[in-house]
Amino acid sequence: MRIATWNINGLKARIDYLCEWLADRQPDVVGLQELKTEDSAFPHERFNALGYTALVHGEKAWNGVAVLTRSSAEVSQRGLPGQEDFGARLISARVGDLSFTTVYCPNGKTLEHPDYERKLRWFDALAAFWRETPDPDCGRVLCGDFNICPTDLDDWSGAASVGEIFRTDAERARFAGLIDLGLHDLYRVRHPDVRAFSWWDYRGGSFHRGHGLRIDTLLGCERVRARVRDVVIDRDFRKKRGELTPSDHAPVYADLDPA
DNA sequence: ATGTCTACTGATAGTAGA
Repeated sequence: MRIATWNINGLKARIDYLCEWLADRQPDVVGLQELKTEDSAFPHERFNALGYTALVHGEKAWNGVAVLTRSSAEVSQRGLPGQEDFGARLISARVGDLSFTTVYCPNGKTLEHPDYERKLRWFDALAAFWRETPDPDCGRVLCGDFNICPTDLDDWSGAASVGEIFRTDAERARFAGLIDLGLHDLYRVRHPDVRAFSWWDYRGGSFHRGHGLRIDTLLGCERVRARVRDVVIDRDFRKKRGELTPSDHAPVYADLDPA
């Protein structure tokens, strides 16, 4: 079973690129972030044609998340409780033998911006939601764009940027708090020492310079961790494909053994 | 470093957000 997460930076602009990736990588379950699309404009038929059903929590212009699945699935949550005013950033679904949640965590903008404090509160609400959701008695996945660099190893500039947005102690404590809830960073399970990135700024040739951050993550509970066969940051799909422009994020996927 | 991309607007270039 192949599960994946990808911030696509605009569904309308990325639909052709996304469909090429689906056809090529054949994931079973995908969490998508930054749809920037109203639900009424969601191109369900494009996904249906490839064998996927989409569960959607979108909004106009900003944010928006979805779960694509090739098996039957049912939404269990749309929106992070108490944080609805901060945008459509969470959707949970029961998909086969998994409880699958994908999130588009707030960016925070700058340390001085009001959104930075709101970001920290949003993570507190996420931890509370995770803690308080009844045990689904199956594997649990929490994946998405966390907009936090968990450690210096996840930042091209290493320790030089500690204290900047995405690398503050307060943000890293929020990410560590999710790990403390029994979640494992699946990429680090397989690749504990690799300096690899999932996001590169469009500006300044960051991708070709290797100036990236690892901010997109698949987290899994112990049951999921035990099934991990491989985890890949799909860097080839951060590249331009003919006339198709990539997202600024690469997809991340994991292959799980059967339960 | 601030070079790009997306989506919005009583749009058709400029702005905001990332």
